[in-house]
Amino acid sequence: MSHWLKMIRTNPELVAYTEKLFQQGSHNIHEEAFGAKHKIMEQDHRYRKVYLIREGIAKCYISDENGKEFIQEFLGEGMEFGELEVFSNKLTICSVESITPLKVFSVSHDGFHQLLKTDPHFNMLILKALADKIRYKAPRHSYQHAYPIEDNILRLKKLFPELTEVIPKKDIANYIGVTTRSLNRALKELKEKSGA
Amino acid sequence: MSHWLKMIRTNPELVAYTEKLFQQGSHNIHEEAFGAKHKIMEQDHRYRKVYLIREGIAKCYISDENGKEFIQEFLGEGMEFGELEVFSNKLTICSVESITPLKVFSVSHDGFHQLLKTDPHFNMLILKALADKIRYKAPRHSYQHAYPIEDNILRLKKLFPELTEVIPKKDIANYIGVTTRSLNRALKELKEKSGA
DNA sequence: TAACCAGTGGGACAAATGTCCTTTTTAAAA
DNA sequence: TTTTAAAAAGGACATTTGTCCCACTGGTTA
Repeated sequence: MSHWLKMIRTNPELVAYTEKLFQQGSHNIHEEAFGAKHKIMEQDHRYRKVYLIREGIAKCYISDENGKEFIQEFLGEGMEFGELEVFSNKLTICSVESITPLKVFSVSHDGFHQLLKTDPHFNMLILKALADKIRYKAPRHSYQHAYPIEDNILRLKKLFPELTEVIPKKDIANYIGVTTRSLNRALKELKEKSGA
Repeated sequence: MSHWLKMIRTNPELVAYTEKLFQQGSHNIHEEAFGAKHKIMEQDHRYRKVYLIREGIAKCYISDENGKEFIQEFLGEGMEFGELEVFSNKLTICSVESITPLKVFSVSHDGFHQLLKTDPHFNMLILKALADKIRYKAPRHSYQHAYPIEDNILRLKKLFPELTEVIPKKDIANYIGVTTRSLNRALKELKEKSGA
């Protein structure tokens, strides 16, 4: 009933297996690194690579015409991005930006197709990863709509107390889908309640 | 910039190919039918089948403790449901209920695995279908948050004018993520604006 | 026909959230 | 240390949305 709330998503199995392929010398897989706050992908652009996070945290978000950001996911170890465009050959829908410094694997679209076709285990891991992304998103938005901000924060803090030390307030607000002002208000009220 | 707004989702390629497999006598694939307003899957239960819609419309939704429904997708021809649990072997997160009478294909989990392993084209279609579900959901929720109800309705009506004749108001409201009252209010204001 | 129910539409008020702007705090740079 | 910029916190007010009602309609059933 609450596992989905895990805020920074991971996929240990996928990163472990990719690591193994890499160590075996698969020339489809390359290493890259980015500093903090680096914009790796930009919404509505075309890319020909799939990334997989080995270390660090990134945010995946959509921004509208007014510059408002809405965060889709916080990506941790083992999470991939840029993979959706392998199948549809369309433009990216999300921007991805590193929060902490990042170490990633990168695989070209062709290399990714190659792996999917020739490696059944890899194929299954990707299917599972996609399915998990869907499963994860479903309850999140419905919950955020159905409950007031306070409840949302409470749950987040319970599962991830170090939250505010790693992720800036603005990003948390954009994740919940409210303004910073509203987030602060809710936090203050929570403090007063627990203090009294 | 607006294709995603298509409210009732379809996947012609997938249904065509499945139809073909069925006609060729694949014993993994079976036919089933349901009347309108029939609850086919219920949240938090376990199922061992994947369904694919040949004809009709269904809604896929999550409901919370208070009975509030939040609609994830309206499923049309070619959309599958119950497929996420093939990979994770967990309980269903969504309930699925037919809106109109439904004709579907059903495939057991084992049969589905079979097809994924032995039929590369089927495998690719499923990968694509999963990727599309993710792509579709991302902008939808961010949009609904960022813009007032009115704007959301306007877009829906523009893309799908016959909307209110096929889908009950309550479902539309649950899809947008607001109460029926708010939906009505917005509709009224729109009417007044266009009238003046 | 009468009774009933689900779906629809809306009034009045309460609560939640956003907007705008200012102050405080923190952390980095000079 | 001082200076500066960015992040965080919050006051005051406007707007949006929700809650709780009640009224109206059409179709079904006793």
